Amino acid sequence: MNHWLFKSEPEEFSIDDLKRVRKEPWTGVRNYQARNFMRDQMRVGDLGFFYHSNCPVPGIVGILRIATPASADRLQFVPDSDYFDPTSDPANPRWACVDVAFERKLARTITLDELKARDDLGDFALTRRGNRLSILPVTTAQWSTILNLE
DNA sequence: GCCAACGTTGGC
DNA sequence: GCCAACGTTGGC
Repeated sequence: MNHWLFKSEPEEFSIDDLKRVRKEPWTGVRNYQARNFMRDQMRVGDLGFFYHSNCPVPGIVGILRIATPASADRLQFVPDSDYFDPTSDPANPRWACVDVAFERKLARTITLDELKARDDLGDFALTRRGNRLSILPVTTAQWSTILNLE
């Protein structure tokens, strides 16, 4: 099984939002590397951390599960959407997304500060300098180390 | 193919 | 709100 980390701004879509709707297409990814993770590497049943970014206390707040294989992100064809891409061809859509399902909230937020302070996570994509990816891979070792902090 | 300009991300 | 870092765009 592969593990992932999904960033979301809680003012846009929080772990509580996912808990309420149970399942949600992860639309709006407009970065090729992040898209490729969803399209090429994610498998139904993979687990991911739900990370709150751009907020007072950035950190990991919950766990989600990949619920569907990637399919076309419908928002790329919605002219009124912030994520509209007029250059995407409906016959060959550029952007894809998986559906994610709520798994559980963590008992507490594992903060970015805490993660940065650790020296046992190895090369962790989240704390790499200048990292801006909204979806990133987490190794099995990192996954269990982080979960043990809960 | 280079690279400057620009837009976005996201911590602070 | 600032700004460092980085991806993308487009002129050449």
